[in-house]
Amino acid sequence: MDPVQFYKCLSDETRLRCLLLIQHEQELCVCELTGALQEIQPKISRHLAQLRQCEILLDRRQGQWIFYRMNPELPQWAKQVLEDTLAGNVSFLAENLSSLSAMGDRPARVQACCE
Amino acid sequence: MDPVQFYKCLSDETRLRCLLLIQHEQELCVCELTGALQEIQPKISRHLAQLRQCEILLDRRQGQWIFYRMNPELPQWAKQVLEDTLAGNVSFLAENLSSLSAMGDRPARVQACCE
DNA sequence: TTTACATATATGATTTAGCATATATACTTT
DNA sequence: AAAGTATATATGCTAAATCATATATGTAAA
Repeated sequence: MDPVQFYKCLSDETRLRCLLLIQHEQELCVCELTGALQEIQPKISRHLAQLRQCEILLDRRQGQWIFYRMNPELPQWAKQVLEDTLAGNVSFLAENLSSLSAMGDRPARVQACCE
Repeated sequence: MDPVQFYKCLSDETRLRCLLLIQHEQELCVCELTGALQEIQPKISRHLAQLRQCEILLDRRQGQWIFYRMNPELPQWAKQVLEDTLAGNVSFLAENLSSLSAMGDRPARVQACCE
């Protein structure tokens, strides 16, 4: 993971909020992120695609939803950076977390039995 | 320190190399950074100005030289991020460090007696 | 057919680079 | 000390490149 490429990914407000929300919630689908950030879907999707292409995020389909999560193979320093950033900036996410929990139509996530 | 602004600063190769070199060496002047990165002086100067304006770096004049160092008032999470990044990317700086030590005309830094 | 998501295209905005030049300090000569 | 020269750094300007957004449309699952 080239550090410049990594930081380019964190240097956009939409992407940083998505990343930290996923870091906080383990896994979120596109419509949850759209609701949490109150942005239009193509905008969120496009940024998630970039994070996926850089291998910071992984995605999985579950029915009609696509869930994004951190790539566990991220180098340790990068995981640490995201953890430190989340820990030091909880207030940055406050509004997004409250929008998220206010969403009435979030998908129920099945607990996969054999992960 | 707004995390988006902070990461915008780290998302450029020239700035990231300057920051990590300063993190590694405590303090460097413009001509040392110019030599270490093998870039033209106005390019280095302009990026340093941006890092100074964002209060990531502080500068001090000593004779004809201007030395840049980390701002000790940086929030803890940001300091941690820079430390983690340096620790996880030593090879990223290898060439710069070798150019730096190959510089014959580096300024002698006085040890200020009462710091 | 509706919901969830992705992507192509066009456009506008931001960022970066490079040159030229300005300023401040130091050095040298008179 | 004054004047001229060299060195170190900063910055105004402009062209080029990069990046982000919105709209429209495509695909896949229920």
